[in-house]
Amino acid sequence: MDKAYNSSQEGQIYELWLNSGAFTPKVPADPKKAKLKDNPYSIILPLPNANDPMHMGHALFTIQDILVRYHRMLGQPTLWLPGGDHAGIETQFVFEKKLQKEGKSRFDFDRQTLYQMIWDFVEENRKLNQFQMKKLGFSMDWTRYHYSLEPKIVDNVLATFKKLYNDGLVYRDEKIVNYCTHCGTAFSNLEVDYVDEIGKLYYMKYGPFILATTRPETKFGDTAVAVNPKDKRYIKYVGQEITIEGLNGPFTVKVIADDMVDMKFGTGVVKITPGHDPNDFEASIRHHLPIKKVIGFDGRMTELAGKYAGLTVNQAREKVVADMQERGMLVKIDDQYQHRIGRCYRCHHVIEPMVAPQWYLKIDKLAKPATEAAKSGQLKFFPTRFKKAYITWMENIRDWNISRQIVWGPRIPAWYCLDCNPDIKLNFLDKNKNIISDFYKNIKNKYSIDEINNGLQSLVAPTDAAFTVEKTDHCPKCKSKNIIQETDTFDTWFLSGQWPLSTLGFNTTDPSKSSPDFDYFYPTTVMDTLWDILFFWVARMTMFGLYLTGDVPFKTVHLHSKVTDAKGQKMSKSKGNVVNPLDMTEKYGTDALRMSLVYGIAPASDFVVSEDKIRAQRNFVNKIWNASRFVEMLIDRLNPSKISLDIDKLKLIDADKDILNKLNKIISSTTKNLETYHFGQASEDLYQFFWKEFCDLYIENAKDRGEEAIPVLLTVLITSLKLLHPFIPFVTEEIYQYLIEKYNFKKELLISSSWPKNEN
RNA sequence: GAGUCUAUAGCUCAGUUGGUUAGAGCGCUUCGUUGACAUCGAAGAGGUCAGAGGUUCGAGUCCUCUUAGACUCACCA
Repeated sequence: MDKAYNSSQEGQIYELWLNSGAFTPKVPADPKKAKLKDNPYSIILPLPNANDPMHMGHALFTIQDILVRYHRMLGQPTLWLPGGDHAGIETQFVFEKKLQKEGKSRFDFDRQTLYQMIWDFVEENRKLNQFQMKKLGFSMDWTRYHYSLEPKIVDNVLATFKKLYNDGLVYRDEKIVNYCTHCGTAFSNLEVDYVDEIGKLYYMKYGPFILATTRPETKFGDTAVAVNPKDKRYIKYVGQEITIEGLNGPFTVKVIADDMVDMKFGTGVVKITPGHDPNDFEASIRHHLPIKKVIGFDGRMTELAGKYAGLTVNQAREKVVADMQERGMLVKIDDQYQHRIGRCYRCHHVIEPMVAPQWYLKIDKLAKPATEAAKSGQLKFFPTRFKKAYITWMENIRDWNISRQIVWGPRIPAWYCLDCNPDIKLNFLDKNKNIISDFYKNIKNKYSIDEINNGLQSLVAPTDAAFTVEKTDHCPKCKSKNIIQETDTFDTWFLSGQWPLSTLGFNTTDPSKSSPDFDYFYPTTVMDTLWDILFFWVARMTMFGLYLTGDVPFKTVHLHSKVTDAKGQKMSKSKGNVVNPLDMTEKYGTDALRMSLVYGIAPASDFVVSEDKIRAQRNFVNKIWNASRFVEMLIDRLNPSKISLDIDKLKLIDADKDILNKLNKIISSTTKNLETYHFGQASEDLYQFFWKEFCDLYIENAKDRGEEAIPVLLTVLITSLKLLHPFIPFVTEEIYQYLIEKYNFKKELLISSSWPKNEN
């Protein structure tokens, strides 16, 4: 054996495992029946973005590898199913940044071309991600790898949409949504980051009132002004139409009374802009107010803003304020006003509340069973505190906007007849690559359907537009062949929410035709993921799982901790504080990195990755190597006639009994800790046992003994290797193979060996 | 506004159901080792376990309050 452990052999060991078939469980002929007897263990990997290079968060998949390796050693048929996500908006965002560097934008391309470009971009990076997961030693079944845009996966997702539609759970509506004018798409509530910012609160004259607003530029969209019904100051105005002096000339609004108004805030008067404020939108429904859109999807003021049309929101605000000041309409400005601004979680531009037609999923029927599953314990949480968060969220859930106005992702399978829906607005590049943006009725005689389809960027269909969810080449009603597919794509989570089903081969259209994998492994055993996608993903998977199969997609949700940098900040590419795990494996070996990610970590608490810690674990890995080397040297020196693992209990001295006793204890505690997800404790105990008890005490003592010590030495060593294998698979396997070879033991891989049992 | 979490050695953190002198890594001090160990070993300094009160034979561990910080959710102009 070499003087020190050399981690450069890891690749070969991985090949050894891979070629042995240990990663690929076999599914028996009668999976449903065999399942009860076999007790299969399965984990679906939280699919990383296919184009995303590895970061420490991915390295935490180590937790899953520990679980999987442990259960495999217990003899359970074990599946860890890997995958890659096309990651809708995330990927398109990254790609658009790349385009920007080249001086281009998404508007230079039709959607098919853009889609193909992004596809190629992702393909380049997808292999890298897989390579990196192999580097970290993850014992995933690569034969079952899935990519979220595989035709089979997508088809099933579309089938789910159809089923939801047929069950009456899909509808289109024009409500106020969180719209990012920079990304050009609407988002769900979860995708908006609210940031405390210091802004300005403008007090302006407004008919007989003075009112405070942060958004003077939206006054062109005002359709009412509201006061509190209990406010004696203003009660006399309620119900009146009042005339407001406007920058584009006078206009009238209605005075309404509504509890939403806080008498103590500002002057107790609020202007109501239903088109650009969620509260005002709600109020407009209560009071039947008209909606005026003064900001367009491009982030610029519309014609309704009169002379301000065409300005960006910020430009318009500046100009409006200046003009009002000039005309004495501004009373005062509070420039230290602290409020919360919604920002796009991707690009961090300000989110504009906008009224836009979107596709929605009625969520009540899906959420109810998903809530019940958590309450009844059918779905378990670890740590348990997340159960409460999950239930609270589920009980307050709202209908889900599943449409996104981006190209990167499966298009919603709905087809419109243009001749039946002449008010559909089309945005496309004509054959000369000029952008055309107009209603179909205005251009129907100028462009062929082929030209429109070929250059298509997006369409906006009124909410009452007729559509069909079956693909067709002619309209069933008017027989027109001018058919166009919805350009909205699905929210990424709509697809990944079905991931456990799709990857295991569940067939939505005909569940009886689902694959044997599904019958054998569903519901999966554990879903281990970062807690910050509990709502985004875990909740959605649970809803889809129960809706489609009647069963939860996983029995236990294990939420793990977040890796932070030295300042306690979450590592992210945008912050530039990412520590590359692959650099660490190069420097210290994969085992050292893996061990440092779980050693002494409390369940689901944040922790800091430091190089010191990784170095310390590298020393531990090396200690194991050298202890093994020393055991070998001791045995060589004694030159015994026969090497055996059989312990003769009659010949044991106190030191032997002591170490065997402690070995039994560590077997029990490690097993228990792994069963209860106490990886930190398990790894720490093993570290202490091996270093202190075995190396410092027992081996030191064995230096002066004869060959009768050999069986105990080897037994404790090999058992330790087994216990440590889930945590540090490479060094343990390498030593194990060396020992087998040298002492002619039965040939087997440690990965496939059996988990130690307490002998007492 | 509602909820959750954290507060333990100089630093980063363990301490699962309350039970003997509170632990690890790194750092620090002294000594010893260069034929297992990128060193390793032995010994050691260092903590009123945020503060106050309570339950208990016994609390870092359970309860209440206080203080400080982090996060999640929520429609405040």
